[in-house]
Amino acid sequence: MNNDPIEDPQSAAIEQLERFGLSAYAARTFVALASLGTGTARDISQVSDVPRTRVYDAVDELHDRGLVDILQSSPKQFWAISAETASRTFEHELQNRTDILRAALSELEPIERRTEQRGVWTVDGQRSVTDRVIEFFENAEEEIVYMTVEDLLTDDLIDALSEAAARGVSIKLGGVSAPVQERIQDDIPGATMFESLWVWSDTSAGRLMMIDGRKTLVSALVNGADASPSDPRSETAIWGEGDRNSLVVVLKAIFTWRLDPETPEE
Amino acid sequence: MNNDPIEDPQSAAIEQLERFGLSAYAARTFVALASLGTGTARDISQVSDVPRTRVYDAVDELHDRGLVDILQSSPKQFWAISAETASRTFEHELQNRTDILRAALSELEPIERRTEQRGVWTVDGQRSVTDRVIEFFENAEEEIVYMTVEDLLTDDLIDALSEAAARGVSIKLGGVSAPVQERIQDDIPGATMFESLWVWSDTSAGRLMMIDGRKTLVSALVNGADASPSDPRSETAIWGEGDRNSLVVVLKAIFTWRLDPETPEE
DNA sequence: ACTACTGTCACCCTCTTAATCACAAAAGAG
DNA sequence: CTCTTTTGTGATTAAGAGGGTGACAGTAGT
Repeated sequence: MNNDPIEDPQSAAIEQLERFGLSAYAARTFVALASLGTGTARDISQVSDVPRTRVYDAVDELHDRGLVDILQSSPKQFWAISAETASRTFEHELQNRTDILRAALSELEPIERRTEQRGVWTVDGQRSVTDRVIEFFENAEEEIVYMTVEDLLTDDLIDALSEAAARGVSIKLGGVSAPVQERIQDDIPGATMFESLWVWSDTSAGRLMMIDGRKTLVSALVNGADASPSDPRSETAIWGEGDRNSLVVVLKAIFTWRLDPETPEE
Repeated sequence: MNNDPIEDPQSAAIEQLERFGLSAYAARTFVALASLGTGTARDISQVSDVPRTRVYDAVDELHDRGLVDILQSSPKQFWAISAETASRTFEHELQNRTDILRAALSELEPIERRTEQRGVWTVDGQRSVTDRVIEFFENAEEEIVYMTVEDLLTDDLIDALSEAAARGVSIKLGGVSAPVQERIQDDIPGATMFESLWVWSDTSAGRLMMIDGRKTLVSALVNGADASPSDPRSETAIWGEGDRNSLVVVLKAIFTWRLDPETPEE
């Protein structure tokens, strides 16, 4: 019932800290200290349920990470850095690490990614599908045909389309309503709009995409009767590449038939 | 000998992926796939040394995260998203999570952080000390006195000083050479420069800081004979707060004596 | 001097995950 | 069509990390 916004600051913070690599004790200790500002091992143990004797280890771990300062007295006292400073610390560290990852990965990327002919690839999850679509947009050279329900036309997709358009790629966009069309026309001046190929919004269809007439993607919202009604993750897509690819052949036929009525295929 | 730049793209990427929460198998599998572009379980097993039978689990994990697509055929084939898309995926996810953390932590931050009177807090590590100094700069209300060796006067510190100056805080900066002083004057118009209190650059001293006459920090570069000569992490600082705090009293005396010679303290 | 508390250490137990194996289904060769 | 090889799934074992508990010497405070 209660999703991510702020269910319980305690647990939310603890969960994130753990996923950032802190031990459970360290995470709970830091959260306790963040509420207390300053405290002894006993204080921390009481509000965090961390065994008192283990608060010392946890605090060491936090001190090594620069999240907690230690007052050498008896009893020792501990001091947590501010929420803002802590967040920034993680932000920087993680930014660093993604940069390292990016550099390392691009080093070993293959020269030419082979373009498959046969078969159909699968992608699950709305976020992943969107990522894939954006990746394909970025590699487009001549033409992008994209048909989508409006809910899935997020800003990052519009950005990617806009960039492609700036590169000289021709954009053909379908499935969007009149008011949204106007907004799009501002962002992507060269885009051509076309009507839905069929009754689009009633079905649980997601998107249709064709790039340069040789790479296609279809997705469906698999909100089966079992899935939670508003779960944004339940999207499944398939895609294929290559002139002979079966999925490409089928979609190409559909789009061509609809977009160029005077050029019937044989 | 060979630090972070790019020792070995393989291991660097694997390490980062693991720290981002992937299992060792998943990390190695993804790196292998990133080099191959496309491959079967056998291919992956050969270049990654992941047992073939466990490539399937690893690939499932990666598929759930949206990093790998699966071609349902026999043998199954696997496809890795591009280095750029992968990096962006992580970037977004981590940005999201730091935002959640920031929100959660500031929710439970105490109303007023008690200002300690007695005792001295310790901080280790150059990064942590810098973070602490910045945090203190941000809370400054009237005056910042800061003396540092130039190596430690990084851009983020200058930014923080500049913001404080814009708030109307008076800045007194010491220990920097003439050429650097000029540059600083541009960024922080209102700053006052003063000479080093003593032969500063010869010692292994790090920084001296005083905020509003009631919070002070001292650091030293503990490059003992044992530590590696250029290790940037070997800095240790202590700080204290409150009018009665011993560290504050001592530093206040020193700074006042030097900065206001005509007002001798008693 | 006595009591309570603090900080350190050692230990056990559980859970995760790497690693190996067994086996049925599928593909390919002859 | 049969035999052999490969593929994918599952169960099982082993090792390590980390959570949880308790013993104990040193210290503070009465």
